[in-house]
Amino acid sequence: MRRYANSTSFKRSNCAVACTLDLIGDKWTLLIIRDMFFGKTRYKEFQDSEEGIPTNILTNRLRKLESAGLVAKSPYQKNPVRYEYRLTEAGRSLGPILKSIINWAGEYIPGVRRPKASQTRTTG
Amino acid sequence: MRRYANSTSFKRSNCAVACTLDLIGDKWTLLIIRDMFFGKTRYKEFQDSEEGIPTNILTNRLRKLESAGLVAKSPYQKNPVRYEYRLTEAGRSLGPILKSIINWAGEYIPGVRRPKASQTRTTG
DNA sequence: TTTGTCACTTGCAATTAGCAAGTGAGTGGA
DNA sequence: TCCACTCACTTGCTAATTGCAAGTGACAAA
Repeated sequence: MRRYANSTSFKRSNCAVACTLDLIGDKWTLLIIRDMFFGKTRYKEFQDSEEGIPTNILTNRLRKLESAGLVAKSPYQKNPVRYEYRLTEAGRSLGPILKSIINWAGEYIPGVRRPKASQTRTTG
Repeated sequence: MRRYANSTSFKRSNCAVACTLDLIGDKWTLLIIRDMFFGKTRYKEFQDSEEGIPTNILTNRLRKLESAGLVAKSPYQKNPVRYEYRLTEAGRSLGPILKSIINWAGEYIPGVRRPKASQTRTTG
């Protein structure tokens, strides 16, 4: 088992919370991860999610996630080469975070739609 | 028990994950909440945390958290009036999210310092 | 009177986000 | 062959947010 989630990004401190936020603490990243948990793998699928992520941000976040080791891409066709994006083990292990968020929202945000319990989907 | 975490903020969707991110999904908010979990209550204490939050952002986030019902402020002195900030029940119930983040980081980010298990501190 | 603390505000530059439009490789159809 | 269309991006440009430094006002202590 490789332990990572590394690199390029500057660390504000060594605190577990701060480090995690440096990786996934923004408006969009966790939504992409949510989509992956629920079976989406392709650029277009992420783009089509109802929140409407801008394409430049989607591209940027997929690369950050890849270089952090949370997501891996592999070609699903050639001519032209197209990639699908899937959670790595480190990425999948974010499941409990997602789950606790969904639970919290279900309790404290009125009228929220909770996705049907996190399913750990990895190989289509 | 009041259920809230409402208001002013625009909602991108009704998804539990998206709604929660609209509330606490940025670089700083969860660090303030972390600090509160570990006993900090005053502006200066948050400001002194090692990540070095800018003061305008701290003020802004405290207000957002207050208006979302996650934090309540009360005066701890007069002349001049100074307030302390504490988690409400809704705020305290973010504990499991914080905990799952700390656990994940402990597993997947090397060299991370995990704060000693989340203690639910409310009244000094 | 001066110095210092606390909890902010304000100003402004730098970074990031967000929208629209464009691009290039390919497919399918007339 | 030409045209339209898809997918996965890029690019350009504006708007919004961040982050740093400095300033402010109420007060206490020296």
